[in-house]
Amino acid sequence: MDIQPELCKVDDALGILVGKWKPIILLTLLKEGTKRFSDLKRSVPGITQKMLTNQLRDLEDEDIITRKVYAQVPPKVEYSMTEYGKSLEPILIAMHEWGTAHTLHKMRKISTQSLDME
Amino acid sequence: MDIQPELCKVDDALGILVGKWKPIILLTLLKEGTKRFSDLKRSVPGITQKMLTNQLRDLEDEDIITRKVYAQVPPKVEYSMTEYGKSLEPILIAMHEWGTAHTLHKMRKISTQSLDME
DNA sequence: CTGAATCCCTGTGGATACTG
DNA sequence: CAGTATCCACAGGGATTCAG
Repeated sequence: MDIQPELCKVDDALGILVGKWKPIILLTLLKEGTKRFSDLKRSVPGITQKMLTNQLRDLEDEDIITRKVYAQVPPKVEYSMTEYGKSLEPILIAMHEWGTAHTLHKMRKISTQSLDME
Repeated sequence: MDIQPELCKVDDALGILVGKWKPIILLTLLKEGTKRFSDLKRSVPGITQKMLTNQLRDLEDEDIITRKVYAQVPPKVEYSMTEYGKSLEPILIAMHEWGTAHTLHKMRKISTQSLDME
């Protein structure tokens, strides 16, 4: 692997994943498949309509997810991962596992500091 | 893997990696090993002293890198990955490779759009 | 050489209200 | 139901200057 600072491709991948709600949205779609807007909103506690729309648009623009609109009343819009988007799954899982381990790491660090103070 | 929105560990991993210069700093240290401040600055074109210091502090606080100060004049400070920090390498490489592929993906998309317009 | 301190600008995210 | 449209607050990042 070549590491040329000028063309760090890690940033491109990060650009897709970064966003306060993107990881959980992606994990939800990966795990539960196609979901409509309101279901997605329920699956992501605390998110506002505006933010859900924003994050979905970003992901759609990058071809990570697809948006299917049903011409009916009331409106129905479904979101799902693209085949291309699914290629992110290994990275998301790796980060989820690393993050889980990191939480334990921090807890050990804190308890060690407590001992140092005694 | 369980996906509980309330405790999305992907965000913990992202929190470490996110920062305009962190990926390239980490890749540099992983590839070239221990480096001193001024060398690191040269390895990351365009970064300011303030930002380099900031990003290094962040990574140090998370135990990803270590900082070794030599008591001498002029000052000499060396940075290197911790063993723990090295556990991030697979993720960084995966993101680098995904990012490289994504760049090609976007180029294909653009050329397709050009055809559509003709 | 390494780094702290300051000021400033921008983007991201959030609260809220409105609409087909 | 599935969005838009505003307005606003805050943190990240950058230019510059000072210091041990």
